[in-house]
Amino acid sequence: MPLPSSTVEDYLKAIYQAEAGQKKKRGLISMGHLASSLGVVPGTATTMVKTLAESGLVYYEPYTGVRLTGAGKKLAALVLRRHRLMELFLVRVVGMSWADVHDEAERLEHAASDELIERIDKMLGHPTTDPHGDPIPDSEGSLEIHDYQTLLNCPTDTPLVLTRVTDQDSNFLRFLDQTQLTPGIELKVISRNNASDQILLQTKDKKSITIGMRAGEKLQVGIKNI
Amino acid sequence: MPLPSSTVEDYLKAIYQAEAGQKKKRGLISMGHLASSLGVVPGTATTMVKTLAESGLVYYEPYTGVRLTGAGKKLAALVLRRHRLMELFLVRVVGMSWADVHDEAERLEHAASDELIERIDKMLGHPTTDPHGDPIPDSEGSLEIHDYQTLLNCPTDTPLVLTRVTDQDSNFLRFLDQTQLTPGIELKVISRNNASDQILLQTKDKKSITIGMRAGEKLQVGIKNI
DNA sequence: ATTTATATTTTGATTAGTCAAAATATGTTT
DNA sequence: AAACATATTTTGACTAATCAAAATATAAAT
Repeated sequence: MPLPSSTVEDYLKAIYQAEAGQKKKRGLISMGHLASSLGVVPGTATTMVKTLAESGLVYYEPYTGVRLTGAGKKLAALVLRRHRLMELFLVRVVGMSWADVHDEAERLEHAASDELIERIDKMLGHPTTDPHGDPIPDSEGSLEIHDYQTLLNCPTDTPLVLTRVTDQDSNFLRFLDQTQLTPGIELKVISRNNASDQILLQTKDKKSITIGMRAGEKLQVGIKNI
Repeated sequence: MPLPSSTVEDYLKAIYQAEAGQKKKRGLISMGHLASSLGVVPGTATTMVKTLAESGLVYYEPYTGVRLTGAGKKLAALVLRRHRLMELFLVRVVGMSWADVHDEAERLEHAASDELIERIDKMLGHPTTDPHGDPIPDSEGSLEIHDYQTLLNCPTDTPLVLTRVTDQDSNFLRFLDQTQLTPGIELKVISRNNASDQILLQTKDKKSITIGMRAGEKLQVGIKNI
């Protein structure tokens, strides 16, 4: 069992995230979806997935799609662990903006040793979420799954906490930064307007913010515990 | 001009260090030497060096050897900069042992962005040497060249400062750690004995240490400024 | 149920980097 | 200078990852 190449790690991670992003159903991930999320042509994804299947990391059904096996899921979770710990490290220790750390971590996750990752984990006090609110798998690859609502489907006029941002685009993150919509902030949804495609928010300090529906869908919230 | 691959960076770095390790002469680096320092067979080095020559990064004379051009030298120095800043960062900020950082930095140097490297540089206060005493090139790729003596050829009974350790083997470094022979320490050479292949040292706090000649050759010292 | 549209797989080529081993050049001894 | 030893280069083959485009399968629509 040779170390998985950085390409293999990327495929596993992409399948993992596609599975996680599925609306509850445990269907297979299509080659088209996988290929486009990795920026390769579909034929390339097919070929690679077949070799992953031979290594026992995925289950592959031709013309239908792909799913991680137990081994694949664990490996993918460990890659995600590296990625998310690295992101948090870059923000907390190196002082980078959360808008910029994704791409950096994308490369460093393949280069950092287990020893370095565990050291970072310890240094950060065994954190459970990264700067975007994404959960950090433990060193066994297990993960607490939270099923948050989004600003699109959560109750209105209820105290909320912004817990997770499910888009890594740095322009979007910079916008959130400027409007103080960062994980941990407390807010309420005042109203939604389908016609104008807008959500009206109010932060704890009575500041009003409006965002579009597509943006709201990317912001996950928890009902505030009193 | 595409980004140099991590392999190209490794070749340039190896040639750079072979040139630096040369006793003053500015001869060419042989394929045999280059190949063995990179852990590839000579034929591979020949092939790769020819493509580096086509990119204008090295001057290559068949059957004789290879030398960096100006462009190649600059690129190599920047790789070294990344490597050495990363090593110092891992020691100072992450708390790793100087005996372990070499291999880690060897991989991270290819993954870290310029932005990250410059941030680390700033965070560390623009340091000029890494944990082993190796000089850190500036962001233009320039480097102060110091011509230190070694414990093999320096004067005896003279106050010295250990400035540089020219071997990255982690067992050797751990040995140095245990005997407190780390860069910055003040010491004297009491005597040398060719027959027994030993150098007798004394540290500032009157502790006696003996090391072999091959080890002494890897320890560079400066005459202590009073 | 055929046709049409879309997605997937296959095929053939390409690139970077490598090795093994044969061919060739260089240098050193006598 | 001829013979030998050593180093270098060349050749042919291989692996991982990719793309373009042809072939094929599945799904949708008339």
